[in-house]
Amino acid sequence: MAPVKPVRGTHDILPKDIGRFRHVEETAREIARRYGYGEIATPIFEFTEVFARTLGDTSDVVTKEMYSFDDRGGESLTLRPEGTAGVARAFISNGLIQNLPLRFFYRGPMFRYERPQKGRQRQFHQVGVELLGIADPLGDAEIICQGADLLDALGLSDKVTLHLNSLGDTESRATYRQRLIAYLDGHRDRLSEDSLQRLDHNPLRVLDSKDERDRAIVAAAPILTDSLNDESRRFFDAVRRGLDTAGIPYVIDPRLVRGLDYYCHTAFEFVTDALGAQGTVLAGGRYDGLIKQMGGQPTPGTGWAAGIERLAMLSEGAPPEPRPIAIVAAGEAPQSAAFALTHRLRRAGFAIDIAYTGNMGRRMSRANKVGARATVIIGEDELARGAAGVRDMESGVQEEVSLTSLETFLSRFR
RNA sequence: GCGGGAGUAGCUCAGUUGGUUAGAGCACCUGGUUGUGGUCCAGGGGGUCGCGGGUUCGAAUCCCGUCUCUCGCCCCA
Repeated sequence: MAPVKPVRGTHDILPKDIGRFRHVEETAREIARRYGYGEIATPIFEFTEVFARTLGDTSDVVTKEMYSFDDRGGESLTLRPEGTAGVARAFISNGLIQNLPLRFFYRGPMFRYERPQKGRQRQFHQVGVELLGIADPLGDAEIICQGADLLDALGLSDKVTLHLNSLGDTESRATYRQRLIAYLDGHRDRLSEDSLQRLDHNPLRVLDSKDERDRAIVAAAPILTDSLNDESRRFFDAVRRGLDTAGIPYVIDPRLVRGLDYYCHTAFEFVTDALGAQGTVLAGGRYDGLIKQMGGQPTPGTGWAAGIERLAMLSEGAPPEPRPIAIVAAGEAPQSAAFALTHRLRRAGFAIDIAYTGNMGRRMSRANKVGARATVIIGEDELARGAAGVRDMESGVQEEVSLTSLETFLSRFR
């Protein structure tokens, strides 16, 4: 018999904790609304190919972190490790190319088989946006502004720094890749083992190695920016001008690269030092080649994703829930009347807490514990008079109110 | 996948060199003579001491394995 506990790297989010979680999500949704991004929900599993083909054969996500399985029909399916591939697939499947440009917002669980840590779970949740059909660099600036607005709305502006880089277009990247490999090849004997691996599979990743020895070598390595061709350079400049115009501060980080293969040009990360090793809180970039690679018409795209748990850990939390009204009955006939009244008030839109056990003291106690703003008290006496006592739980002032006018009277406690 | 730390009640923890039915505070439930909360008093429920194996007359305590959490590497949101 398996022990009764959640699978490693998964979490129950209890009612007392879910407020801040939902707050992040709803804030992101509201910002998305302002930017004209419509919400889209795609399945949490797709054919494995959707991810394998697009994220890149060498990315860690594909090679060792996917939850893949064969279904009963023998199809290889995968729990989505990120959101962009699914949105791109939906774009193609639904023939949405007719409607470009398109702005999407999404939210939901993602799955990666990783070693859990603070801010890193196997099932985690993201909000994200995708802007399809805009090749203009201002599209990149737009989504970065949106990310900055979200972080600002969550009160995180002073806890994060925006890091920005350009990976250039295909040509620029190829040029740089060659230069980098040539340079690193000359230092093979001094590179860490991890970086030797990277050198063969995904050399750009050597750039953000944290190994001391690597860092020294990387410090003197050729810089991506220097390999940008004119067009890539103009593109990058335009993105920067857009951000400058909008007053979004950033630092250029020439060593910032992306783990997934489909990125080009703009790459950015909002980073914090308040979450230990998991510093990236919202990140994204441009992926002009993705849709074509998936089999659709060539369509430019840019977007980002943010970790809800990470944002929730950083933010102060959600605005308080509205307080309920408690109903306390004394005696059997009143209990039945109280039950009916509870139903009536709930249908009228009030949040009602009712207790079924305990003496009056206990029930008042409970009303207090659930944070009731007011308590409606019904006993034999009140019932006989067709009334109830209504007690303001803050002032302690109690007055008798006729049952027929309860809704009106209670509306002041909403 | 690799390395460090931790695991006793829902929570925070105590538990003496291995020795009877494993404790505290908070939380929870009930009562304090027949209808009033945020105090107080009394009582109560709840733990296979993460799990499995070993040593021993005897293990929460020692040994091994394993799981989970946590910090870092890796990776990334």
